[in-house]
Amino acid sequence: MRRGIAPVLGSTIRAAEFVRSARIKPLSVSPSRSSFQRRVAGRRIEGLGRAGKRVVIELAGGDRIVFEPRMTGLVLLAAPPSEEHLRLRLTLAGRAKPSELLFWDRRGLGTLSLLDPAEFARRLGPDTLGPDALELDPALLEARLGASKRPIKVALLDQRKLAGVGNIYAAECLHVARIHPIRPCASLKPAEWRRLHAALEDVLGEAIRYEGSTLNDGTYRNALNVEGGYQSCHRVYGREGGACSRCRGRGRVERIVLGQRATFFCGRCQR
DNA sequence: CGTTCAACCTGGGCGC
DNA sequence: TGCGCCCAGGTTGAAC
Repeated sequence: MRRGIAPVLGSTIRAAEFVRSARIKPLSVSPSRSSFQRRVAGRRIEGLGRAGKRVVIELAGGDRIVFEPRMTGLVLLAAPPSEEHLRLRLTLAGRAKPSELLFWDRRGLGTLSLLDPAEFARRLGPDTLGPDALELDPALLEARLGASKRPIKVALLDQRKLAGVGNIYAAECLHVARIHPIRPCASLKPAEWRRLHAALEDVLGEAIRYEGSTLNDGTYRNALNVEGGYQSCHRVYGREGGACSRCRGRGRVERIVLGQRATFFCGRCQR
């Protein structure tokens, strides 16, 4: 998402418009819609970043816009999948640049905030967000998760321990690392932490190159409203009952619920 | 401290 | 066709 909106770097925000449609609940904005509009108008976009699963727009003066897409939110430079679920339009100034940046969200669980540097450090600091999943080494991964008795799958999704891993990629990484999702973190051996670290890098890196996973509901799109491609690479996620690709049919993909989330794995090659 | 669970929303897919 | 149910890339806060 962050890379997709790279073209807006250097543009100036003319105005923020909260788009509302009947029947659809309005976007949740912090601290308030009016102060958001007042504080972003006329500001230049000086940086684009990411904090775990959030997209961050750094403005001149130090304020940061934080998009939290949750399940169905999209940050777009192109026309959205539907007009009805469009939530925010940032009108941009600057030649040969996109003229607007949109936030679209079908379910409406996503949030938008504008944070000054102190608020940003407090709200998205180390107390709420662990080290990024792409900036680890095996020792740090074990140090963050290793003492816990929780199932490794549940711990991988805990953003305070490790930032950036969601439900699909937790399942995929554990399959690649051949680790059963229910295993207590504390039971993992050094070789398994190394495999899990490698799997995080490989799976997340590949998923980024494929621009994400567009599931059957078709929701996820990149900034140009184009579907991702990584869903065709999924080894276990959403493949309940299918043959495990590593076992060549000797193992079947199983689905259980762990920490209230669907969890897919091969019971034969994940131990 | 850790686990569990409801809640926040909308819509797609399925069985009947 | 309509209805009820289950499901969904997530996070928070209350209750145990």
